[in-house]
Amino acid sequence: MTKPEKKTWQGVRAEVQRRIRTRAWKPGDAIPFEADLAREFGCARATVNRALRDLAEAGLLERKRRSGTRVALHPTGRAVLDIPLIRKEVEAAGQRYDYELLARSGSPAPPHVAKGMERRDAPHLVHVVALHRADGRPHVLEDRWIDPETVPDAAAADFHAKSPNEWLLENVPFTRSELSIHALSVDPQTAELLDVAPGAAILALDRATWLEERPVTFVRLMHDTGHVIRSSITA
Amino acid sequence: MTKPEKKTWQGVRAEVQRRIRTRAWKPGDAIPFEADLAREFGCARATVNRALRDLAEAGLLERKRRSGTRVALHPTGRAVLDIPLIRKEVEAAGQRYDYELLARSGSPAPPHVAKGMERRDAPHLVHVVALHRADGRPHVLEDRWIDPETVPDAAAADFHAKSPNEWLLENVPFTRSELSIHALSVDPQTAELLDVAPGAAILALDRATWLEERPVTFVRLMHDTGHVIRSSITA
DNA sequence: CAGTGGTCTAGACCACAGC
DNA sequence: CTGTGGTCTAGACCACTGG
Repeated sequence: MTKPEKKTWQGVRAEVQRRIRTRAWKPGDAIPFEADLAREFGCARATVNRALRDLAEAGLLERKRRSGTRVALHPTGRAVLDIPLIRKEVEAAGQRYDYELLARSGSPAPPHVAKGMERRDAPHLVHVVALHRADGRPHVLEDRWIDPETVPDAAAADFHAKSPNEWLLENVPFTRSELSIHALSVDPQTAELLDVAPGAAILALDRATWLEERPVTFVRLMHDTGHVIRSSITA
Repeated sequence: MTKPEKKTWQGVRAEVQRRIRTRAWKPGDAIPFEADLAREFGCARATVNRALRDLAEAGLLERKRRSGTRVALHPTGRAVLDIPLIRKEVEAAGQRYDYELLARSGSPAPPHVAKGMERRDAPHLVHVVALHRADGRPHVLEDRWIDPETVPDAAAADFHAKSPNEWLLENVPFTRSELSIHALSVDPQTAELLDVAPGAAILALDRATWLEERPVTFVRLMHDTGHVIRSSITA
């Protein structure tokens, strides 16, 4: 190989990336061992390790003990989505944020909620519906269900002042969370709340969270038509 | 603090996470310096560094030179989406994969393509339309545009044997890629190809990629109704 | 059971942001 | 200028896995 590098782990990563990009190392190929690369680059093995680990996390390399490191056959792209507070998201876009509590009650979990929380029964949950606005226009309809057994404080929380979105994030820790993204045709009732045409296609984000094995909350965020989730892909 | 840990970086991370979760260290608080934690845990500073760096990447901590490390105010969740080959995705679901090239031509980029590729003109591109099936049923409609100036081989590529999705991934490296996810009401023509009701809500993924500053390709993947993108959130 | 990546250590120097 | 995180080194041991 023709091009050594600076002895920083970013330098090593850049050089390895270059060799993959220029096909000096082809998909499926085994690349030299850490120790050999360290010698070639004139740096410590730990430095090479750091660089290769980073590329493996990005999906460009596949590493196995004993058998060594290979260039990934299909560089499976990985997109990282930031899931900010809705308020922050709106403010970051330079728009005026506005929030309104629409309903609050208690009721048994409907099927899609029970399923999202991985429960086969239909537990009694706190149900909160809230609307987030951007520059006065409906932006996100938050349909949230909270398990009062895991979050007893939810009954007393003042969701007029702070959205459940924000209140939960600040007051209830969680250990696991599942996200699913899908497209929905809005039903007439939701359409009116969001001020969109009935039957329009909207983006819905379902998110369920747990604290250890105890369910915390399930929320469906229904976005205004035309909403787009953006991300750059690390590769 | 009451609970030291194993001297592995995962052990340190677990303990720090526990202190955050139990609110021993509250959001916004500064936590002890690396050197102090290393002494407390009886391990090397590098080990503490590894653990704290990991938590910072996950968004739980905010680190600054000189001023130290703080617990993040709003643990902004981060979802990692894997973007696999469509073929792999179908096969992973245990379904039979099937692929058909529907059309291939050359034409000027329509507005949404030019915009996605960050161009103000309407360059002449290779246009390929292909259908991916799962168990015989339409799964994804691939509407792809390739810049022949960046990818001269595209003209000669055999898209009957391999989908452009797969061919590009194996033959053309890229350095940057942007993803956007949105919901669409399918137009009648697309509805017929996907075998869904006209006007149904579907999930569309737009992806543009570049090699250095040169545009490579833009693709819109239109999914079958009911398709869901899933991910677990690291926090 | 041997080889390769995964990790820990103790020490050192550097870069950058507050003071 | 000083202190804190960021990184590098050289060496060591461990864990997993493929032959």
